[in-house]
Amino acid sequence: MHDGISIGQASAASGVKVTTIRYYEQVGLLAAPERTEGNRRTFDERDLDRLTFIRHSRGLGFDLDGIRTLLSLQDAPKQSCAEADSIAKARLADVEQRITSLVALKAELERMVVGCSHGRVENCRVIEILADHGKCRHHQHAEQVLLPPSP
Amino acid sequence: MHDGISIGQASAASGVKVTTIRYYEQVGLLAAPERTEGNRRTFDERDLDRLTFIRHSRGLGFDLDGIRTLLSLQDAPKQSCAEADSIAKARLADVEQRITSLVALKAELERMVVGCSHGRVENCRVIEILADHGKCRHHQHAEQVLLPPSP
DNA sequence: CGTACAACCTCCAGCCACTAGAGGAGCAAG
DNA sequence: CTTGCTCCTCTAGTGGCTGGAGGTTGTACG
Repeated sequence: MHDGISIGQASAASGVKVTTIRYYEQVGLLAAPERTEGNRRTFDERDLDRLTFIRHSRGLGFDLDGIRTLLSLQDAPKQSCAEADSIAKARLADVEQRITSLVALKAELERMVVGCSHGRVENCRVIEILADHGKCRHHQHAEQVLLPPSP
Repeated sequence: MHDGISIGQASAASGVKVTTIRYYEQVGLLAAPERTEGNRRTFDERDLDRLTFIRHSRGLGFDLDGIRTLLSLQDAPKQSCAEADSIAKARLADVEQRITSLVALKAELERMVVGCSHGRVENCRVIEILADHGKCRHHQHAEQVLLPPSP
């Protein structure tokens, strides 16, 4: 029993910041933990596992909605894992798409930086390419490489 | 003179959405354009050039602050382009960092997805790996691959 | 026992770069 | 004159936190 640890200890153990833990509770990603007499949260092993799960998932770029689903799946071990599979696959496709975009971006940025002769702005390759999209090799990046909100 | 085009036309020509153009004006990225009698904005060629510059820069992932600086440099052609150069270089470094992270993520996600035998959650590789960070090959991704806000 | 100080609590505002919606005015074509 | 489009302003919401104000609780030391 009473293996209750404080939010600070939970934070140190899981690597999730104190404020972020409270935020996760607020948005229902984490069940509201028990409290001490003095109104402090006390976490147990299960909470720590959840926090680690969340942190790892966030590290892999899943959004909180996806993680919510993943967590609920974890709690239902007899269910088919098709949904978990498809969430992960969607994430993988997203990551691949993003890599492709970023590699094109990298090429373009390198062209800009390498071409810059470090003189005055009027001859600057960086400004010049930005100003004139026609001088840009990778037209696709302007189309919809405005990559979605990250990671 | 009066080559004034409407915000809708400016949007179509530059590829920047109408609401976004108004937003750029609001945050001072674009000077407030003239208005017609009926209070409609009228844009000219210079505005269009700026919009294109901004769109291209955003496409390359520069943030609005960086773009503000880049734009002000463009207006001062006699100045040294060192600052433009360093903004672009910083962006390049960022993109390279991001690619590295994403490639590690991709590997991890592939391992999860490929390992999944499409059965029940209790044997699901996806859930299993998320739950136990020790089973993860690429430990670094949990460290700080929570990539910054993105392009 | 008092007191300093850390760690905790709640609530609210702010970040970025937009995006969406309400509610209304202007304008051209039929 | 009416329909329907574009435009206007203003406000609030998005995601995933982060930071601060202002207050309470717990602990270590003298």
